[in-house]
Amino acid sequence: MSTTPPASEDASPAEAAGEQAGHFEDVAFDVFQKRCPSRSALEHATAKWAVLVLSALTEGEGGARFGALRRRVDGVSEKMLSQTLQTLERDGFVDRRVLRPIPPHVEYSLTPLGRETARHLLGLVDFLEGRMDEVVAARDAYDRARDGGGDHRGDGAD
Amino acid sequence: MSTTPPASEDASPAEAAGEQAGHFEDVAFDVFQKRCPSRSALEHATAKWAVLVLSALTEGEGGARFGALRRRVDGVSEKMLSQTLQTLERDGFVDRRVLRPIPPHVEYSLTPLGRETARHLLGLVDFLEGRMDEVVAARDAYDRARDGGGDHRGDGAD
DNA sequence: CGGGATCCTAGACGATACTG
DNA sequence: CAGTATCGTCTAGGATCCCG
Repeated sequence: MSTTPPASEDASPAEAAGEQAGHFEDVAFDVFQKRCPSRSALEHATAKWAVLVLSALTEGEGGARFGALRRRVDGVSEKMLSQTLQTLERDGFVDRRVLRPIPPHVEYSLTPLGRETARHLLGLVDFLEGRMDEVVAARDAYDRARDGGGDHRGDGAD
Repeated sequence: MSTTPPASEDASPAEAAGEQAGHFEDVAFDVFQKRCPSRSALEHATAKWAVLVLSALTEGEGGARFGALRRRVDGVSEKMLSQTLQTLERDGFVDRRVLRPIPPHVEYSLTPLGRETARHLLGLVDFLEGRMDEVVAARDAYDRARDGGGDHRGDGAD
């Protein structure tokens, strides 16, 4: 069972998935495929840890080791980091090269594609950071509107 | 119990979450908060359905109804659409206006912030779509490398 | 028609132990 | 050190019912 990392949305759209989603047989998997394969790449790149890993790899472009990445990304588990790296590598965003098999020495770096993707991502992050005041204001307004207009409880507003 | 839609990562980091994640007391929730609040906005905007909703709202900027959005986004459930719309509205990405209370007539549209965010997102999507050949090639190479080099089983690759 | 409340499953995620 | 396997937990997400 060395074949159980991530990736499950676009590999084999035949009989692999679709049962639990498509209760019928004719509308089965087209719903999840969304009709474009770029969706999966987008989701992989915008995944929770993927953004952080992409950022971390952007900072140190000399090739980072697993442990260094773990330390840099902070709260990521080995499983999630490994999974994220595999997904990103499979999509051609990161390049994994084994420097020495024993003891293990592996370095991860961004491919040109990954670097450009990271640029787009970082651009979005930067944009959002610059507009966070609007977001915070909107959130506050939304919270106040429903806390004072409808029924309110003593909870911490979540 | 009218307060149970989405949003739960950045509101009350006190006792809401952190026990199952932070096994220690000093490294508790800083791991999940990532130290920047823009993370939540980023995750909301890049969420699975959020991208599709943002795209759908970009296409028809005249204000779309719930049912129309459901039809346009395709495989989304009412719950997910409602949840996504609420999250996007709370962050100030979409504007929700009630045209008529009974029978219900609600129209959703993008705010300027939402429109710019959608632009960034669509830019990334467009970029990825243009590079999908690289992605597909990388995926194929990755798949072949592990299918022929390591141990392979008779599963559907999933 | 819009969408909230509820129930349930599948998958995401984290911690740990183990291997080479 | 790099990574996998396994297990347990939590939440995202979907189906359904029902109310305004």
